[in-house]
Amino acid sequence: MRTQEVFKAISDPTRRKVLKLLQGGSRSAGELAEAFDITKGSLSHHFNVLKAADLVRCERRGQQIVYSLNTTVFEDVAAVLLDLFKVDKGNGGRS
Amino acid sequence: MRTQEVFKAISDPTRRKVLKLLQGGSRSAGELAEAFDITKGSLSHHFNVLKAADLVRCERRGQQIVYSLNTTVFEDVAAVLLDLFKVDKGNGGRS
DNA sequence: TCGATATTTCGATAAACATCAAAATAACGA
DNA sequence: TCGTTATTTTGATGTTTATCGAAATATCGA
Repeated sequence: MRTQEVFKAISDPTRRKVLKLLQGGSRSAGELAEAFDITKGSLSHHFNVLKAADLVRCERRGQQIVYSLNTTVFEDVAAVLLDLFKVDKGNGGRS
Repeated sequence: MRTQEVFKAISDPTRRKVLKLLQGGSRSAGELAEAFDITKGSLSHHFNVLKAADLVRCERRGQQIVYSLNTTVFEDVAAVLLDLFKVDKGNGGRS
């Protein structure tokens, strides 16, 4: 997994909102854009970030491009977090 | 929870490494610094980011400042992620 | 093929960020 | 109080990021 890309992607509120919207099912770029006050160009940039993190997939449907959630990354993110917060017992821990 | 701060903090490899080191127990700023090739000033900046995200706590012990993991944020992060990836069924989902 | 629609890419700009070196702060021990 | 050690803060610099408007690309329907 692209750990850095994934967390950076998730850290942005706009992109989290995109993910939330996609929870309700696939949406075209235009449909998604209605929910935001930024230009479609800016939003397209966010789509690219989400794609680079493999958090969303996209497919062309006629004139539109339809985005959908890629839920398979979830397990990977969860694993990283678990590893990041589990407290190690029994080795060189000092305090 | 400071969602944005937390994910931004976690997205940086240096800061993830700090968290990993703190899994083994509390460490002073100097001890932590040994594990990195950047200046202590830069590292101090990273500590500030981690503190702002409430991912670590620090306490002065004599001349040293000792950092430790704040594991309580873990639940909050997990909740956000769960919410972000759970697929909603039964409403206006189209595709 | 042409015009309309949907989306992305490009070029520019301003804000945020990581980094360094150096100065400032804090605590200790003689 | 002075010098030393530990750490943070400051000021400067280069890089990345979010954003816009405009141009480019792709598809459709007539």
